[in-house]
This record gives sequence, C-alpha cells and structure tokens, in this order.
Amino acid sequence: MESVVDGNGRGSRLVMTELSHIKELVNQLDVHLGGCPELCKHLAAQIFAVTERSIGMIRSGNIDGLKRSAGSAGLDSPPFSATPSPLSGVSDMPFKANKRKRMVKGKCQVRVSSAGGGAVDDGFSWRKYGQKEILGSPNPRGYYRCTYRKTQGCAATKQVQRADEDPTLFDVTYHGTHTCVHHKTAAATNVQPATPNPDARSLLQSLSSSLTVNTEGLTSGPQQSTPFSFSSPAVSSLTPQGHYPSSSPSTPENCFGQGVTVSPSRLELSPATSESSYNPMNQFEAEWRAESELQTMVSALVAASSMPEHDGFEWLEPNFDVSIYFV
DNA sequence: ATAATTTGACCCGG
DNA sequence: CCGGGTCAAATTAT
Repeated sequence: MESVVDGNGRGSRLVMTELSHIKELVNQLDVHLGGCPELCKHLAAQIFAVTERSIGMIRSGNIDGLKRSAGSAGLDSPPFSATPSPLSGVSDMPFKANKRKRMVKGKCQVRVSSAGGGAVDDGFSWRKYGQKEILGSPNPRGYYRCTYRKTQGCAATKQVQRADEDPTLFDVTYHGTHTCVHHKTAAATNVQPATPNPDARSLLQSLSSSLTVNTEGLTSGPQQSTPFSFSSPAVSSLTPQGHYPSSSPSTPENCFGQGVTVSPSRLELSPATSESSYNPMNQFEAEWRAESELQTMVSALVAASSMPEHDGFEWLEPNFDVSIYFV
C-alpha cells in the first residue's frame, strides 16, 4: 500500500478507515493464530474482503458512498475485539494473552450446538474417514480430514462427537491447520436460501427493531441511534460474491451456547481499540464498525434462518448453530 | 464415472 | 491387551 493521496479528503479518510479496520483485523488474527481454525479463516476472509474493497476505492478514486454496504465483502468486522471471545476452547490450549505465541500444532476444541441436517458447514470441506465408539460415551466419534488432503496435502483434521448430555451439542476438536486453498464455485457457495427457519427469521426482525448503535463518546453531536434495519431476504446481499473462498454466510465467530443468542442488542463501539483515536475519522469508523458488526450478526442469523428445523433425527454431520456475542 | 460415506480391519502407544 | 486413530474396500450418493 502506498500513498493514497487523492486530494479528496473525504476519500482518503474513508480509505484510512478501511486500513484501520484491516489493521485491527490483523491484530485479532495474530491473537488467534494457532487457535480455532475457523476463527482464523474468518478473520482472513475479512481481511481479504476489506483489502479488496480498499483497493477498489483507491483505484476508482471515488468513494463518497460511505454507505456502500459491504455487500461485496459479505463478511465483516467481528464482534470480538480485545476479548478472547467465548470462542476459547474447552480444553487444551486456550488462547493465551495478546502475546505472540507460536503456531502451536495443538488442538483446538470447541463446543457448538447444532440444529439441522448437515448443510451449513464451518467453511471448510471435510471428508469423513472413520467413526469410532468411544468408551464411556454413548455417542460415536467421527473423524474427518480436509477434502484437499490428497490434492493439496492439507493436513487439517477434526473430530466431532455429540455431547453426552445435550444431543444438540457437539464437541469439535480441530487438529492441525489448513494449508489448502479450496475453490468453491460461487454457485456452490450459496446454496442456502432453501428452507428458511421461521424462528430465526422472526428473531431477525425483532432484532432489527431493537437495535441501537451506541456511538459512544465519539465525536460530538447527538449520536442518533442509527436506524439499522434489514429485510428478511437480506441473504443475497450478504453472500460474498468476492473471490475469496469464504463459503456461505455460515459460522460467524460462533461456538458455545445454543440457539441464536444475541446478548445485548446494543452495539458498543470501543473507541480505544484502534489507535484511530483521532477525531474526524471516528465518526466514520463508528459507523463502519456498527455496520460491520451488524452484518456479522445478520450473517449469523441468516445462517440460522437457512437451517431447516428440527424434524426428526439428524445424527450426521453436525451443523454449526449460531451464537453471537457482542460485548 | 466420480466423489463421499460406511465400517471392519489394522496399527500403535500405553 | 485395550482403546483411539487411520486405512481401505465396499457401498451409496452425485
């Protein structure tokens, strides 16, 4: 990235905002390196998307349209910032402090709740290669390896086992990290909008009406609670048609919890985080972040709404459910 | 036909 | 020997 320059203060400022965003994402990625691969992948996807957008802005010199929703990116600012998030594994190597830790080859275990039949996945392609009964556990454990193991030598694997108590919970243990670059055709990427889950849908709607954006001490003026709203069929706009693998609007930074859980329906924008404590920009950044977080949330909800309802037995491939945590 | 899953055999460390 | 993990042939899904 070089000198943006463009006489246009408006524009460069926006680009700066983007860069700040990227910077923050990289920080988060760093924190989670070696951690949950899903999270890392998600972050990487975001960085990619935002970077592309930035490039596009610079290239077309335009911008202005601050509101050009990140529709092109699909994924965006994760809710987790300085917080290790509830994502942390249940066992082994919990994510250490913000200090640099080596790419531990360890494992990362997370518990996710599942609701539907295996359609939504965690973004990676897995191939089952075994199943075993585990003593002491009523449920078998499935063994999966990256689909691109042979073609790309990706060594990532994961084990999935239904939790003893709650049959809707699954313990997923990841081993190794993905080194593959899978290509999912845009088509295969969005095979979602099929059987919308009415529950999630209504949740989405009620959510839209209760949302409030707290622009916190940023800038002056009456931080009017930005009127965010999204239409149910917002799916399309969220589906990344970008080039990045980022498959489906599934698995945001979920993990833990069951069902759709949207803690505080209020978005707190931490001004501290990014060093962009400057001023004029904050306004934008605030909006940007608010919008981003909302998208993350919406993505999650969309994923949920696209999941078929419980309708019997689905003991196969677990489905990642949605749990969103905004702090 | 190709790709993915199923499932018992096989392997290996404890 | 035992339990957990992997292999691979058979089977099923695309």
